[in-house]
Amino acid sequence: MAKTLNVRDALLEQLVVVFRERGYEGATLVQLAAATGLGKASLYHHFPGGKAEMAAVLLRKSVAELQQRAFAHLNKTKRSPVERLDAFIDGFSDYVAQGASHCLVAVIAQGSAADVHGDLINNQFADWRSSLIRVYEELGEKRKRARRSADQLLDELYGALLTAKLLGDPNHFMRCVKRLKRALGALG
Amino acid sequence: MAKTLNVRDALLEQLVVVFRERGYEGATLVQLAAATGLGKASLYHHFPGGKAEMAAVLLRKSVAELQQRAFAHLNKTKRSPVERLDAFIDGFSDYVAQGASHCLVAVIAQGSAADVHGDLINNQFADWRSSLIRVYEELGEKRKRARRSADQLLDELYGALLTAKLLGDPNHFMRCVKRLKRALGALG
DNA sequence: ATGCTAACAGACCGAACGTTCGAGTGACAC
DNA sequence: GTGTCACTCGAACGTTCGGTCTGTTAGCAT
Repeated sequence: MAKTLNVRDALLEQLVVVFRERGYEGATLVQLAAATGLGKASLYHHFPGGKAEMAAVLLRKSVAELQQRAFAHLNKTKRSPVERLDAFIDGFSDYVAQGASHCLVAVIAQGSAADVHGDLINNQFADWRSSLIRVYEELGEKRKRARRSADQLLDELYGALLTAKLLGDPNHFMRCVKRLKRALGALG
Repeated sequence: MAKTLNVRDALLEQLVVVFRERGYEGATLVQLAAATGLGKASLYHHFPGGKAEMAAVLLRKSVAELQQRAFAHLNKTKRSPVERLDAFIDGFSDYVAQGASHCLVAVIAQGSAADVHGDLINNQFADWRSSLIRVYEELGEKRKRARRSADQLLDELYGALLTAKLLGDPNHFMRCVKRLKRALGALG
């Protein structure tokens, strides 16, 4: 049973690469099967719901991973607000492989699968935004100002991911991360 | 002849909506034809190259529009750097319909059509980034600092476009615009 | 009227899509 | 051995894709 779970997880790790690179519509069953080394039919044994189920499972897994690797740091009250923001930025940076890969949640949100998963994504990001706002409030910022800071941080991180592609510069995202951490240093 | 151009332009305006909403892979010929009110075959009368030609023409058109409506303001040396940045932000905001629609250039850059048009997009954005950097230098910032400011502005604008979708909040983009213009006011 | 041409539509095409099927294979139970 | 169970694959399914073919319409010159 434990082995079965590992197999499924291994498959998911291979599948997510294709979805991140090609998007939901762009990822074909042939490509997904090739990425796993299985035949198309075998993929259906593990994911009877087909492409939609793979995307749904991967979305939930990615949300959990993003929570665990990045946003969870915001709630660790034992550390200072600045330390928490710093850990969050590092965690997010790790999650997207230093800008080398995309955020699957954003990929799904931009494709037609958003019709089904939009609410989940919206609610999750509203939560995450709240966590960010709270940390900035703990830094002494008024509610309004904290909201602006949180939005700006989120916008810059996701924007850098996209702008890197527009500029064709793989290092662009990490430059943004350094810029953000630098600004953070000035605060604490 | 003039009328022919207008017809083609009218078609393009209807086609771009579909591409912006569904992405390159997500936009099907049936949807594109429906958006124009024509049959598929009639679309091929106007665009013999099919979907690829439509996207290519629209990409060039969007680049020109973005240049004209937003980035051109950066080079109007008769106005102050701050005024130019302000006009740029307003122009960009208009281009994306106050956040109601996407940037077609970014949409193309994220789909499989990027294989063909990647260089064009990369070069164009490198140019635009240079223009932004120059303005920040004219504001008295050192080269390095100016680069950071330019990158940050670009990242925030495109990030807000994406984050708005993640949050499901149509107003998110304009909040970013107001934030940026507010910060600009503090400079000049 | 007749002929010409740009513009259009609907049926149609092969290819690729996501999906299903049936027939295995090997491992473990009885 | 016999059964069964998780798992795999090649082949095919029906559908939809981007794209084409055949012909009709509308406007205009002659």
